[in-house]
Amino acid sequence: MGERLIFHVDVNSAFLSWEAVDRLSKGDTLDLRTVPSCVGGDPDKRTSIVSTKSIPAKKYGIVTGEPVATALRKCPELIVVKPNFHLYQKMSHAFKSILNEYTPLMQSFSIDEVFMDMSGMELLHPDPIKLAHEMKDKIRDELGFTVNVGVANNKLCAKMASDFEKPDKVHTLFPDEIKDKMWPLPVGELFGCGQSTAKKLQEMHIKTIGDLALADERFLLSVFGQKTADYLHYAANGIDDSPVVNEEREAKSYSVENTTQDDVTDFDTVNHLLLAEADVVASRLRADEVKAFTITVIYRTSDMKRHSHGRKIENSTDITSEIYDIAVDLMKECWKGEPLRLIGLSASDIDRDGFQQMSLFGEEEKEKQKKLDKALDSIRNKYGNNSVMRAGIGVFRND
DNA sequence: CTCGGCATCCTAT
DNA sequence: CTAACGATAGGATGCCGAG
Repeated sequence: MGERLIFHVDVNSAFLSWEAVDRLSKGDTLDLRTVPSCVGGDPDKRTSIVSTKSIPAKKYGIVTGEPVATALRKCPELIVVKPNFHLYQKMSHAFKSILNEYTPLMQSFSIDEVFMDMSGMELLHPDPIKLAHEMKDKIRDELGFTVNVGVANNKLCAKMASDFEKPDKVHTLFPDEIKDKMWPLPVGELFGCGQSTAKKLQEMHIKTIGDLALADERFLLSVFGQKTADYLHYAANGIDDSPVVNEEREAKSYSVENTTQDDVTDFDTVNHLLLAEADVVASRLRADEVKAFTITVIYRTSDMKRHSHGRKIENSTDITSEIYDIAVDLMKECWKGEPLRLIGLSASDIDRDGFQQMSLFGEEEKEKQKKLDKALDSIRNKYGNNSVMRAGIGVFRND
């Protein structure tokens, strides 16, 4: 196979742009993108953080992930907008639909990012850069928000390129440009090189992506595992063979976690939360017609440390009460009563055969459903009707 | 020694 | 004064005990 042509399309300040477009379309005269603003949680809650910020907000030193309260200290006029995931889904679908007109081989990388395999389109589109401009302009003109497009021979380089100067830009990162455009960047800007890896590399006097590209692989192996060392070496050299795949992968786990308004120290509150969470996880499993073999509880103590404790069970389950019972058990086994700020529940080791088997036994299935309903009812009765409700805490819960 | 299970770490949006 | 701070998911890694 010859050389590929890959695009990475990234919406500029996605959530904020989408809020801005939505408000303008409703007759608002203020464009949020032109003033210090961000999408974030309720500033009065301790858990609220900045999700996406406008470019003017960035100029005040406001960064993604910081508490809204500190952002407001940096810029008291900051406009904080609550997230609206319905809107984002709609906008996401709209821009992906436009891109889909250009190629069937597309991979949704996140709500606002797409990889496109444009290989073999030389006859239809002889100039890839012109094509990239066309796509980005079409999105801007039809939908009202801007994107960056990265053009390269693989996904990694396309992704790195789309991250260059913003907004509303097309950048290329072809093999002969890697030295000039990518190697001078700090290692931490390499996709896949996060805070921890960057820090270790700094300590090894590997400061830029170029330093990393030229580093001895055995040196890397002395600090990182085989896969990480390998990845770092190839990525820094702009090498990536991973294909653009359009099937969305099946979930490998289903999890919920809730950060509480105040630290929790009693089992009663913990159990209520676990029940609400078991209900969320179980119904998501049922919605996808799968079951889970492993249930894990997660908690974060007030010192911000995360802990987890899980167990593999004999028969996979999608039943709220079963998951709840296991979760309570697990929590009893590991939690010594330290104040908790977060409690979560995860179902993994997904079983995709359970439902098929059940449909062979129609009667049994009905029987099971009845039991399930009964179990849920008994729990509801035990704790009152409000207990089987999602915990209403946190900023980014989907509806 | 290898493998499954588990806890934790790391990274991403 | 400092650190403070979400939800969700996938993969890597290291340890431990069983076979």
